[in-house]
Amino acid sequence: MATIYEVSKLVGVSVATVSRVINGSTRVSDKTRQKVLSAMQALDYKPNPIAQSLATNRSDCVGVLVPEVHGPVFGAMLSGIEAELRDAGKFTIFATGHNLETKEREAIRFLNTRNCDALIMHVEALADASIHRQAHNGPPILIMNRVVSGLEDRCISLDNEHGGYIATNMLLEMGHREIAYISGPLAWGDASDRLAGHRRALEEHGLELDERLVIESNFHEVGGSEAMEELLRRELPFTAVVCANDEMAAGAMDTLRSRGMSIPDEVSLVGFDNAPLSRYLYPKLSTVNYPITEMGRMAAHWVLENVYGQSGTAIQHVFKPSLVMRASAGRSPD
Amino acid sequence: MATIYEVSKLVGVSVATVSRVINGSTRVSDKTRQKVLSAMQALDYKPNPIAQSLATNRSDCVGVLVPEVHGPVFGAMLSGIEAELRDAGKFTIFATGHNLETKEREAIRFLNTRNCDALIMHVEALADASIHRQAHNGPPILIMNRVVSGLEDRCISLDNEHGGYIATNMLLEMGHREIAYISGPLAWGDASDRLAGHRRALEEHGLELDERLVIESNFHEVGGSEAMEELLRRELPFTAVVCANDEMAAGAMDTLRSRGMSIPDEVSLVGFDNAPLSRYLYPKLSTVNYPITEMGRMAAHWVLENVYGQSGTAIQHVFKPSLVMRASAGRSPD
DNA sequence: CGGCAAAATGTAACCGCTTTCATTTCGCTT
DNA sequence: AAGCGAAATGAAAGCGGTTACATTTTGCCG
Repeated sequence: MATIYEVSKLVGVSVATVSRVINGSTRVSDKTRQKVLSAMQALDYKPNPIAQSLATNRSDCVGVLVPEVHGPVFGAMLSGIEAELRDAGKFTIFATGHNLETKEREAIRFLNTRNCDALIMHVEALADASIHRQAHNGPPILIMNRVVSGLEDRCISLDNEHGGYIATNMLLEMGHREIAYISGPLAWGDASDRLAGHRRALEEHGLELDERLVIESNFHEVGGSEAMEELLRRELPFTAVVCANDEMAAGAMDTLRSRGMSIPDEVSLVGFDNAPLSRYLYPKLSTVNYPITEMGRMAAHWVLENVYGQSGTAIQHVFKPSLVMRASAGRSPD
Repeated sequence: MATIYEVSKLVGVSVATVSRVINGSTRVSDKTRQKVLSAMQALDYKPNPIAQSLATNRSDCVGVLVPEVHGPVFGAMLSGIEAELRDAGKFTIFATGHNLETKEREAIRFLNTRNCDALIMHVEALADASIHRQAHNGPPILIMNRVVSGLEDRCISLDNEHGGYIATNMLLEMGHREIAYISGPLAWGDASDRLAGHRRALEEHGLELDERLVIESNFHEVGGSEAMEELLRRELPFTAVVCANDEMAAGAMDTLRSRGMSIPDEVSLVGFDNAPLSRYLYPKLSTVNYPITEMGRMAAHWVLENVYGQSGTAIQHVFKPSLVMRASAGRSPD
């Protein structure tokens, strides 16, 4: 690989001049610029990014920390981030945290050693305090899908309360009055916000949340299955169920079907996330769209603007979910 | 951030000595090693990986090129690669090629500029010749899910022929005799190999492949849907359909159901990939398992051994798919 | 205790680029 | 033609490590 020295020698100028034309910053006379450019071409010269990093103290790398790479949500998020950064010539380097505090901490340390210019992270286990610490020491960070107080301008999140609201509201407008709810772990903000939205929708329709129709589960398919079984065991009447994510809805659907109950004729079902699987279920799942790819793009935008100084569009910190109507929800049978 | 100089000053040794204890290579007396280590601790010193890269001409980065990040197959592959590399302290940096030649080429160039120590890539559009060229010029490369002749020891792939064989074979053993086949684009090796396996299974049972029962589609859901419609339009009898991937099977299932045909009572269905969606379909899809996560791990292993000189397990270049029996395939109604 | 090989450590060049500051060149003005 | 400020260019010191080679220490022997 040719170096900047060889280029400078070929042209007969100093490396400083070559560096100047590479970076296009300071003034170089047109004549020399042309000579340098053609020499670079002739030698097939490419600046060594490692050397540039060392000299400039920038790595052009953005670290991304996600719980998992596969799975619907984070894959889509990564996808949005990568697309945007790539267009800007920045590198995406990622690590997984598996929602375990030790792993998340370790992953951050790992990414830190790479001198990332910024970190985009979705962390669940890490406490706010740790995030604050990280925000003040390391490179700029951006937090996805979570609002850390005091760092609101560093967060990109979904209005989960609104999501829960529109899901239940839709069912109410379809005439349902007895609506069960299968929640995620209420210790997690997104789960409790979604439930809060559910409650608000009920209240706006003059109904009170019946705690016995709420089951706290774990966001997983089998959890949804078991929650639905528990719900049926309680023998309370309900004509619709809101699930706090699509996976649990899939499990719930399975249970209902194995009991021979028809969806949506006997029970309407609504999920949350609009994960790919929601389209494959039968009947296709009505759900709340989580614009995670866009949110990933937005995160990348933030980094490009705030770290690399590119000017761009305004940053949207809170995204509104929207309803996706499919076959699993219908009018109340009553 | 503390530098190696500060460490050396604190201990009162030269930077060379500090470097030696960092790299653990040459001999350093136990006493000084201890002193250096505790100084590093005291200063919270971490070697700057950029500087190390510049000096050693290694980046500790492995580039991964996939068509897409999201989606079942590549997410899982990335996941396997990352897990393995991460354990070894190597960084995974990825780019997407979208199965377009220009994009793939561009992505490789992009990753090359990062001085990756190795490239792991799944490319579909790039011709063998280009891959050969890349293999001889750039960093070591590993090719996933494809066999490039002359570079067999650089490929990790699935025995697609065997996969096609076991899928059809299973149906034959269940008594099916008229088996339709929805294929992927036959220009792609994996699609044609799967079909070849299908043909072999038929022949081993004394049956000949009826070309009219084979539809070439595109590996997408709607393609599967349309292929199934075309199949029904031909009005040839069949009691089972093999789909060359799960997505097309999902589409085919949709079409069958909308025609009121029962699965598996009237028509048995088998997919390929064992993608997550196969479990969410109703009825759950029988399919052929594609051990893509393991294959990703194996790719990472190869890199660790051949690029970073770690000794490890033997490299398996060709993986055997296996059958996953679920509800969508049953005995022939005849 | 002198001598010597092996072990430990130090010196300094180098990796390829950026950037400050000094120097040269250029185009004008007087 | 001298003088001058601005523009263009060059020299050299980093950035933070690694490593070949030189030098010093060490341990051990007779």
